Amino acid sequence: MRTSQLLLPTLREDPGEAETVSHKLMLRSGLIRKVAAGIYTYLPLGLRIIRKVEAIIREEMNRAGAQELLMPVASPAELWRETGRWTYYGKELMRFKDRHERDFCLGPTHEEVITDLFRREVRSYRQLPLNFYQIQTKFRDEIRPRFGLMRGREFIMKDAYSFDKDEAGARLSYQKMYDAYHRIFSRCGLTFRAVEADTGLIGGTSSHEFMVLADTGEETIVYSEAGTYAANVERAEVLPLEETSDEERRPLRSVPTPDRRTVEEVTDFLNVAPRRLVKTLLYTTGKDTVAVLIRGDHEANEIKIQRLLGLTEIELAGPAIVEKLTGAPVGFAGPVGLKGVRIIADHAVKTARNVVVGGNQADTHYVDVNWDRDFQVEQFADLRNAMAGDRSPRKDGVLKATKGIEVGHVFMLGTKYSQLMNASYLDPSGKECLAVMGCYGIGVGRTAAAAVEQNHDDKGIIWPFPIAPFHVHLLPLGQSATVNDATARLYSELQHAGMEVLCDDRDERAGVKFNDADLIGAPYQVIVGDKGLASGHVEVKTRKTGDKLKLALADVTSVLLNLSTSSRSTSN
RNA sequence: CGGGGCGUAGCGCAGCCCGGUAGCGCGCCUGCUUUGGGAGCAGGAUGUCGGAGGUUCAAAUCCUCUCGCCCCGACCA
Repeated sequence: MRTSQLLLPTLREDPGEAETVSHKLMLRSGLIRKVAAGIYTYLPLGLRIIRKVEAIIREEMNRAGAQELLMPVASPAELWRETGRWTYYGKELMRFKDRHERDFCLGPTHEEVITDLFRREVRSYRQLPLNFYQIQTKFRDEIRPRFGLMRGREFIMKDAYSFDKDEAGARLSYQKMYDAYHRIFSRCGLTFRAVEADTGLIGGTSSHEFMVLADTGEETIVYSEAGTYAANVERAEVLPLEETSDEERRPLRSVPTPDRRTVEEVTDFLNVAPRRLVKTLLYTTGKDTVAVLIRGDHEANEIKIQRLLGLTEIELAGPAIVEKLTGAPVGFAGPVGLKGVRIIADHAVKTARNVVVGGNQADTHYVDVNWDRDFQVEQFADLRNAMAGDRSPRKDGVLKATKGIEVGHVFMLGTKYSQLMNASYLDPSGKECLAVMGCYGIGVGRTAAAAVEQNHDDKGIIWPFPIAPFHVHLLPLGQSATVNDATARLYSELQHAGMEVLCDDRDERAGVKFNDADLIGAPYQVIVGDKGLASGHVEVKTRKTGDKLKLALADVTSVLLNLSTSSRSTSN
């Protein structure tokens, strides 16, 4: 491809709308352009990258025995009403009506559609197991789209759905996908980690997220140093503290804390560590209110709280409820003397002695509060997010924390959807049985964005070879006949050798071409100039290292083939 | 949805507080010079100042409404 024939609008300056590295670089290098919030056009170069990622996914999915199909973007409300997700999915589900006033939505995921296909077309255990996948545009009306392709509203996703006879079969299907995902992300040149995860809106029994490790990640994961345990913080189990305090229980006192509401304000004011405070969070369950006690330096985990209460939705109580129950404005709730609510607490509250809590009165806190003496708790449980320094649930040391970008997610669904939609098959004895399902997603654009987050420098992107839009960026400097001849020769020779070559045939100065090439990030640059040709050589630059080789024209192709075979399969 | 901020030339921004009829850098067009890391000189084009309404002799600037976008918190590939 020649640059003169390609729409490749590179930007010299950072666009004002972009915050993260990948978002800035993908805009600057002319890969994407925004059409509306969270909705992007893939420009020619960006599409090439998307197609590369898709090709790797296809190969590995096919290799794992999955078959590709393509489901529609729009689906009728009836299917979603069958599983209850027409209401449960909430505002994120983009709904519309057709001309006959029938309800439709844009598919945010396709469990309903595939399960409907399965129940219509599959009858016998002989046909199982099955695994269907598609690579298709999804739409989720995200509350807050951000970071370019990282969290769009419209995005390309590979989603796969497996159907098995039984749990054992489903576990095998799950394992195949788990392994395939490892191969896919390795081949994309990413440093990643599979972690235990929560199942969220999709539902099901267990799941793993594939996290690309990057500081800009939106997720926090914890892992044991020994490497046997890794999980999303919202999922990670927190063991009860083993320590007991032998601190003497001091008498309860009430102290004035004028206008100090947050943990930080109160502990600063009283000059105590946040771990010496217990915060009282009031959650409404729809029917009643529950007080949740969490140590000041810990984060409440609403998923764990919901699970304990057996609910699917809880919400922090508003000021009106808080005032009614505690008799104080938000910021002064406490368990001492609190009436009319159930009180549950995180394990860590049990061992904390002489703590600070809200006074249920404006501008007042209690200090030297002790559980069992000053207040009662209905149940202690694991109700907080894990954090660095916690004991590993596998008892192999202490957890560390890092940020990650979720690029893939595999779920064991069990019979949730097959039951709701009656997706069954006949077993050898003629008995009707529910199919056991799994589902498996990969964000294609997000994977590309994650690759940029992990592979860049201050000049631009450094594409891993397997997903690079072009392998070689050919940079002729000047317009002399010798340069043109050498360029033409290399261009055709490299292409014949199977390399994807972008030739910068623009009438631009050397500096402009160098900078654009570094920005765009092809793994190799070949610089053809009169200066080098005069002594019979051109330069081959490796983008990642900046190393330059002076090579005779005739050697360029073989050397590049050599260099690239080492980077083709391995990461980077 | 709550909190904060921004919409002025293709892009990045200034001007707004304190109304007086729009500017800077980059890019773009022409010419000459230059030509191995975002060239120099000379000349040139480009704006419904996001939209609607209002106040005023006069509005990018003040007021009201509206649309869009970005950032911080609750969702997910």
